[in-house]
Amino acid sequence: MSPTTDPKKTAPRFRFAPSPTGYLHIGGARTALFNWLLARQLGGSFILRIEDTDRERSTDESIRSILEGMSWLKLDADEGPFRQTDRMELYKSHVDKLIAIGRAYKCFCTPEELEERKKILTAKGEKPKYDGRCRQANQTQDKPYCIRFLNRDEGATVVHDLIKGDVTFQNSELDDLVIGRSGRGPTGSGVPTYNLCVVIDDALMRISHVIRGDDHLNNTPRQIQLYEALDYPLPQFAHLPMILGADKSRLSKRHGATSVLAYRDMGFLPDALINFLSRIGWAHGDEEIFSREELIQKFSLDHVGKSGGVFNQEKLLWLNNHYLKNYGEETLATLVRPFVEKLGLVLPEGPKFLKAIALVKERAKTLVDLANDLKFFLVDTVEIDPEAEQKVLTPEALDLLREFTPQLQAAEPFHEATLKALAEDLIKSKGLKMVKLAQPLRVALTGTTVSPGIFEVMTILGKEQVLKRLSILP
RNA sequence: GUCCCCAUUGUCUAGAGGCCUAGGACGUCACCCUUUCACGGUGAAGACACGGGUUCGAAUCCCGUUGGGGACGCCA
Repeated sequence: MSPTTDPKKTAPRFRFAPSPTGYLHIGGARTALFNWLLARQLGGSFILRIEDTDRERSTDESIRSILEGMSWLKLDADEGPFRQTDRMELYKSHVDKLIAIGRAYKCFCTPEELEERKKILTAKGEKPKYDGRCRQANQTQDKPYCIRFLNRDEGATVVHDLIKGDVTFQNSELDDLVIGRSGRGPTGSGVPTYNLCVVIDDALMRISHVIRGDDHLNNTPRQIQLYEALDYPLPQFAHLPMILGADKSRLSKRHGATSVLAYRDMGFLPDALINFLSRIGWAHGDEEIFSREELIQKFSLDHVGKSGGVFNQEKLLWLNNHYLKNYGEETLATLVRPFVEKLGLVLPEGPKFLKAIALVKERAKTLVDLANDLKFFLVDTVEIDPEAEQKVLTPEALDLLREFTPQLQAAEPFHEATLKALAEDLIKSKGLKMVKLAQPLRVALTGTTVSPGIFEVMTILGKEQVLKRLSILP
């Protein structure tokens, strides 16, 4: 089954519904991506909804950071961001309705009582679910209470999942969800919970496809019961396999950075991250490189696998280098500039620096690398790495450099081919290998043993800088 | 523990019963290129978790076992 077979035949509607209790997570970003891709592919809509009913933990800072992450990845929403806290009246009226039709009731159990009963059930080796005792309780007690949804516990609920297939749950396994948080008002505190809000919002926002992480699969049968109680049509469900850490457990902080913005700050390109994320759980034959346009064209839920996938940063680095190499110098100059500034340096405009970027981009895996590799082009005096100095700038090497310097002084034009020819003549006359001259030059001019081709470097540095850097050697 | 999901090299994956002597990519290793490091090129090692079925034929379908993961919140 694919979304194109949507029986409603209207434009499909997708959504991403993060909770603002932290930054945009890598896993969330992939969920958002898959939804966005399908919306773009099918001419549908992509809706962003902030699920902030947990007022204790939701923060505006998180919302800002999620939006920033989305916009950095260029996952633009057609509608929203909506906030659930702006829609409280809506949820309240639904709770009222559920109570009125006998599908919701007040539960007076205290957290302590609940905890106690759970312990007993666990000890007996049973599933620690709510026993439904307040279904029969006097509904007019003067005690704080929460609202629970009355689950039908006979029969079974089948989730027709676009990825997992049909998944059957015995209704007796499901317990009565809390849909309204506790308090003393007419509907407890009047603050609804996630399981109620998702259903109402997805229904009212006419979401046709609910695509989310498979950690939600267990919630789905209960949500289906809510849809049915409310007499709302069911969306299609698709539960994506999780992104895993190296130990195969769900990706979390202890596995390393999980914030999308952290990857931005580490110098990854949004295109590379998008490409990488798309390939966890999805494939299109043997292809590895996908532009956004190709993803929109080729992505399909039919080729999303069922098993979790490990986040492999090595591969991300490889992809990032691939994109870096293929980006134009002007683009890279703009992208790398903030990273250069973080080093306390300035990347000026001009063809000279574009050439420098062209030289170093091949070997950089991130924009941080790129900025570092550019460093020696941007400083007036290089700091020579002591280890490199000791190893390469031997007395013999210094002699050789001293001998070469006047030739450089006279070199005309000061260009790669000329410089290389001069170097070749010199080493040939000495019966040496090029490395004997190239490495001392490299260390003297760049401060390290690693750089692009040294004659290209010299060309960009220019005669004046080259001679200056050579002149301050011992 | 209970329920649910999952199972191809270290990792991401291709695989829709014969096209599989299991393909690609990352990583690893070797060699080539070479002024260093990368890039690039060539090559190598490396997987169908196990056991039963079904079938002329199974990585592919079914059952079981084992292993892993997720859920079991007045979080989402």
